[in-house]
Amino acid sequence: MRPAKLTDSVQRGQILAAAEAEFAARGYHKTSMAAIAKACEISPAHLYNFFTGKTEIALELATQIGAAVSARVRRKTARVDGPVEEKIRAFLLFDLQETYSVLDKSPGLIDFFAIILEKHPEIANAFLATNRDALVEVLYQGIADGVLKLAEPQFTAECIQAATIKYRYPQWTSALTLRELELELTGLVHILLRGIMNTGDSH
Amino acid sequence: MRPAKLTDSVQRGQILAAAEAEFAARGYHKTSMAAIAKACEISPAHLYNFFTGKTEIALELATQIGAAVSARVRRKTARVDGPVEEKIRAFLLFDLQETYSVLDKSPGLIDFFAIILEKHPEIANAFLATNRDALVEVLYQGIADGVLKLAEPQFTAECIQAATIKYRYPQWTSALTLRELELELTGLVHILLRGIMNTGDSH
DNA sequence: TTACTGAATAATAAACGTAATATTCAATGA
DNA sequence: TCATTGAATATTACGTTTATTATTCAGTAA
Repeated sequence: MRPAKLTDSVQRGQILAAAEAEFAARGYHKTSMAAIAKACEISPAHLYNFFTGKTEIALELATQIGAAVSARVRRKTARVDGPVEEKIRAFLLFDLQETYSVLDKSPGLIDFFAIILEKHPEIANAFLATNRDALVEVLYQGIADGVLKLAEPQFTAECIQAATIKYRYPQWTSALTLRELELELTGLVHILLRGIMNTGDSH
Repeated sequence: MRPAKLTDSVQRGQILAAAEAEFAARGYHKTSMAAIAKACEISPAHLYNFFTGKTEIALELATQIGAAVSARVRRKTARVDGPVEEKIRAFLLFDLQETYSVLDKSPGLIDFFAIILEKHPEIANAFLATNRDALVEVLYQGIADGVLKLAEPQFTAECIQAATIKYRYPQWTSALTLRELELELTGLVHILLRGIMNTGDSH
């Protein structure tokens, strides 16, 4: 059993940081508990005082990375000033960029996420839910401003996520450059925005 | 070398039909050339007088199934009378239904397509292109009617395909029932239609 | 000549043993 | 007492051998 100690939180963070570096460099399967332990200067056995196993480390790391992406997208979107439609557009573009950059900078992370998401799709669902909440927030803002008219903002957000899911999965995005993806997504967002705006007029 | 004979065409069809039954029942890898040959009452060696190998059979079959789906969707859409927006809506719903039914009725075909599409994505691209052509046709009809205003119908069709790609891949659709998928797609199509229509007003 | 096959060969997948790794736990030292 | 570990055990990945399957081709019968 893991003893609940004050130092736990910092140690868990340390372990997760070490694990992230290893996973990013080598992928999931080629990263050993021994390697993670060594990076933390502890024995492999001691890792089990903080996590129930490799799976828990991976799950918590994936959740953490997902949360960080969501937070960055939300923060960058908040900084956008302009009409609500610009915020939505920015939100979806930022989302693509963040997803792309996370996977692009570390080859191992593609492998890592592929394995995690196959065995634990609930992680992806949790990420999508968090992400959707941020989108719903912006949608409500648009409704308050009178720019959007939506009967069910929650459902609308689900639809928008469904429409843009392509840009979250490397299996499709990897064939295209970020620029090409942005171009296509911009076109799609243009349609989606017209579709949810109160007036049918665009630019 | 394959001898070019009159009988070839019928035999190739026979082989493809037998192969489809085998693949549908057992998936790609567990279907042997011997089994296909047996179903055709010929020797395995004779298969090579009609196809260069197992891969060619699979590719041609996948192409054929894709073309059949496209054709059915196109035909059913043509039968829809009503405003163009109804045709588009119908087109996208039919597409979902056809894709779903093809994969739903034979467990082996999911495996089959997964393998084919991973090694030969050009098959998927060809299918999408054919399918897009049908969509573009409807879009032009809408433009002629004055219902749609689109600068680049081709690009618009690409965007719509990107938005609805989720409904073509079992990895996501398999978790949901056809009814749930239809509901979500209907919501999405509603947005997309408003997005491309000349007037921002919906029903 | 040609559609067709059996037997030979090449490629691929399955089975299996082995090595590496994940996980547990009794023991230790601070 | 409790954070920590070394050594024991259980899993899992890896490489190698074996069996199955794909493919070729010389040959046969119609």
